[in-house]
Amino acid sequence: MQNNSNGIMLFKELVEVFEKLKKTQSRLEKTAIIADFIKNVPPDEMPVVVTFLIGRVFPLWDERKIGIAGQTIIKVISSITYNSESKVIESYKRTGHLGITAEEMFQRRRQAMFFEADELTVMDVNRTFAEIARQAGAGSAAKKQKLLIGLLHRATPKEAEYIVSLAIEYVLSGAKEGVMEEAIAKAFGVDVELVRRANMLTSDLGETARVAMLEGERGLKGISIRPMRPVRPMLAQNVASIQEALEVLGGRADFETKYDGARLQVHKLGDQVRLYSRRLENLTEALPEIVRYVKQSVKADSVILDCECIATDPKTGRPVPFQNILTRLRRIYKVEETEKLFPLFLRPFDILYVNGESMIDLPFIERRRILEQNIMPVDEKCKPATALITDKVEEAQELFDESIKRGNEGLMAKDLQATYTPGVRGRKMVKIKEVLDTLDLAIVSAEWGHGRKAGWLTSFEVAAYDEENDRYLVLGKVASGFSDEQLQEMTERLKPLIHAERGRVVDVKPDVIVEVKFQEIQKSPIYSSGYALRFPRLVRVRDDMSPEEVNTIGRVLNIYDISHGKPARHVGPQPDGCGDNPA
DNA sequence: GATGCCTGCCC
DNA sequence: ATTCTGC
DNA sequence: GCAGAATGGGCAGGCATC
Repeated sequence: MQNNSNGIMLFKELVEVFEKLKKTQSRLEKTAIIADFIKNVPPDEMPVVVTFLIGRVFPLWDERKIGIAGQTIIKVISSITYNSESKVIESYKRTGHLGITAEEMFQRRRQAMFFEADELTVMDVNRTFAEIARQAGAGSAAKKQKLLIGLLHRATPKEAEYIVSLAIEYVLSGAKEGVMEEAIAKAFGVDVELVRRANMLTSDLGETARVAMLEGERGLKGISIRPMRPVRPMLAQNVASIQEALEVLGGRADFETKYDGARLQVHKLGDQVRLYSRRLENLTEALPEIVRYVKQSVKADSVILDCECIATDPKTGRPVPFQNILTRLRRIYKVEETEKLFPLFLRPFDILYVNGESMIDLPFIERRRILEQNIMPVDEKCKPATALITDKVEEAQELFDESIKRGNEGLMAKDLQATYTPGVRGRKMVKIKEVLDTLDLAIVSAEWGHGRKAGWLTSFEVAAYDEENDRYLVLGKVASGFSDEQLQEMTERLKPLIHAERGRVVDVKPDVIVEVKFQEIQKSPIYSSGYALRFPRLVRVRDDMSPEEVNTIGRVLNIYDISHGKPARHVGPQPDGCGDNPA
């Protein structure tokens, strides 16, 4: 885009499309609406229009961040509409959507002057977002707000709604990448699979649309995987058992340890190495030892590897808590010091590219062979993940048990014939995780929901009972696992129990008990118990239990101790089936 | 210089 | 991450 | 079966504020 051009697409045209999309739930209709619209977008503006239409500010690979989210938006709406922040929060609590709150409050503000000649274009909005992203250093927070306010001053209420929604990437038009891929195919008469493939490889639907428009299928076919350009990793679906994994994968599969680490995509080109996270963040600078290992163990001139980055306690040989790995990932200061505390290892498990050739269309079993040919193990520090190919439940089960015994999460299982499908969470690669523990806990506070769930209490703080001090100690929040119906019931049930309000949060009398399952108990820096549940979700509402029957904090500590290989500190009655499940 | 809020991103 | 919902 | 949406704990960094 030329720097002096405002473009010809008006922002209000985009707003109209969003409004049409919201009116229908049908994917086919959404596809048709978008296809119709993007046919007439000038090629120069296509990347921005398409990026905005899927509710993003910048393409996925783009390292820029807008640095504005809910809290800032509340301030901005307050300042521009002359409402107090608490008024804005009040509206937000009701609408569950800051875009809609902006629209409402713009409606009510004294009518500002709109000049026909000064209508906002899509490129105006894009330029301001880019300018906001550029701000850094002292005073930048205020400057970001000022830029956004400047833009909103030129907006109609409806435009304000979508400027805000876009800024916080909360558009809710039901059209994300899946719909957009189909729309691009429809608009420009190209094969949808080619569009998907181009999007997988570039993570840039805007650019994909431009190519589809200008060069058609030939252009799309010309897009290829290449080192130093990150590709979205293939994702795994959950299955409940080894048996199910084998069924899904055709009776015979590759099983590998599932590590509790971070996904890492390793690119090597000549003597250059670059590391990307699952969301395509560049982590190279944070992980210098991984760069060294890659240089030592990969002889090929150019490769792209799919890996897990893990950490093991040198004394016990067991995996360190994920929290410790997290301290490494995006670190830019004290990198060396932290490396000494938590040195990382690399477990490559797939190969996408080697010496000028794409591997992604080869079957997994071929790629695995090529992977092993290309990795010279550096003792425990860098070696391919162990793999077992079997059609026997018992063999895989044995590997699973061993994985758990060693403190890992379970197993991954892979379809031997599957190609590498970037960005897809399909049933070609599945994960089998450990059977979980559960606790019966009291709800002590709740929070109002957003979007589709506005007007319901949708997130619930849960607590265990501290007998010694006759109080409840919080273990975190639970929101997953509730059906819409359960949420509505829960809202009605909790309303009469509310005894205090703090913004979007209400405190309630501990009277409702829920059974919650989780993967792990971890130390918490914020919750009053000092512990928190990892991946909490509802199993059932315990209508059969009274508040005195919730699990005690002693029980929680016991589960923590046992799962961390320590003797339990607390004795006392331990009902069957809980807390005796070593993780 | 310490602290705390906010944002974005690991799982 | 997990889970639910509707196409 | 899949995409989309709504939600979890916890970390570092950036900035504002004290």
